[in-house]
Amino acid sequence: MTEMTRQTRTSALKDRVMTAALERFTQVGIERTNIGDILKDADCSVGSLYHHFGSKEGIAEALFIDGLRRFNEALLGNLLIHEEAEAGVKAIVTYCCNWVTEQPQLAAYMLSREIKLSDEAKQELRGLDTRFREKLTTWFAPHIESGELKNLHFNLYVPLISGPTLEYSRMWLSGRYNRSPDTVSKAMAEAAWQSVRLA
Amino acid sequence: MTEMTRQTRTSALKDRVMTAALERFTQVGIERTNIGDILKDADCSVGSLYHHFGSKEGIAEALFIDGLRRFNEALLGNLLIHEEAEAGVKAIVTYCCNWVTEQPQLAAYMLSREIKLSDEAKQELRGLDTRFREKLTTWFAPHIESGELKNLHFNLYVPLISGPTLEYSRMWLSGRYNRSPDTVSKAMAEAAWQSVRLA
DNA sequence: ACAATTCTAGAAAAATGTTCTAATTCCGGC
DNA sequence: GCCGGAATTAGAACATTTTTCTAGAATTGT
Repeated sequence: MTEMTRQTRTSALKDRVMTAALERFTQVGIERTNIGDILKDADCSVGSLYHHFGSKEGIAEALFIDGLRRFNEALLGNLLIHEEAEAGVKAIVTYCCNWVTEQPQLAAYMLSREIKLSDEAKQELRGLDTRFREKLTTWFAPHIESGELKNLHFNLYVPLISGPTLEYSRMWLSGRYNRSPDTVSKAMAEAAWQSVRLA
Repeated sequence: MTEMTRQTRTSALKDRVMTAALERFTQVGIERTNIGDILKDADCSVGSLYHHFGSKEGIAEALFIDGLRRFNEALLGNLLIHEEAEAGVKAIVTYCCNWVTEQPQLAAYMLSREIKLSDEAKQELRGLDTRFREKLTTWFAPHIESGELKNLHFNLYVPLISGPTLEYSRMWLSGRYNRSPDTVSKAMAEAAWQSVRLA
């Protein structure tokens, strides 16, 4: 018989809850999914759920923070291997396109700004974001100094590079566009590069 | 004494409800605002509210559709006066920046994809969108043919032009960026132009 | 082996959204 | 003017849903 430590069982339970919640959240939105359905899907008791997540929004937060951490890490992984400005910028766009296409459910959840975060969650996000931006800055700075990239206020680079892709992705995820983001990643990458390079 | 037709009073009531709802929705999100608070703020009875809006989501829908209609109209107004490709593209970006800056509350609401639409609302939106796209197409087509703009799949133009601005706006609205969109509209407009022009 | 802690369980309570019935106001046709 | 019907208002009653709470079981460290 399969032995399981409590740790393992608990962790599996939390996973089941998060998976079930993501499914429902993306299907009908956070507001319209009710705890009862999540409990049923995840085979979990009310007590356990509230013990681990505190509230329905607690699940939403956990999903979001988890997703963002993974996204940031993978994005950096794809960016930092490149030396050249053009290759790096294009790698960001390409990664975004693939990420959305490969896990549309998670992407739909992350890109819907439906999540109202608690103050603690905000703080945790703030931390994630700060470290993420530091790493980005380290990569960008030399290319700006060398004159390959326009010298803009730093807050502009991320929207300029990822904005079009994310906007396109929202449309695709909502069913309004047919071609998946990865099929247009080439054009997106080229456009992003044109928008930030020093002509 | 101030005479008021019923029509006027009713319309004023609906306005009060929508204003109160927008305030609360942007403050704490749709899920966390409760009908009771809206009723109190708008000095409205349960019966009236449900008579006019059907449900809490009905208010959310009305706000969204209303906002989108206005946005589309004003955007077209700003675009269609331009003949030149460059001027038109930049006008779109500039308008977006101003719109967000001038009505941050409405913008925050519209840009949060928190709204789950009913099927009827979806259909109405679909209609709005179709007409909007037709007008856009009419403006864009000649510039694509003439070779001023890249020849891309049509669904790419809107994300490319407005994506960075909207992404930047979300950040500003959530308090993460300090400079308002209208202060960066010049750079945004230039970048958008670079991303869609035929080099 | 014995606390102390973490976790599970589900009934009960609290909060919230929606329906329903009744009463009121207004409008158009007679 | 007056009547019948439609639109609107009102809030109590109802239904649904989230959250709290108490009790007990499993696990861990000492």
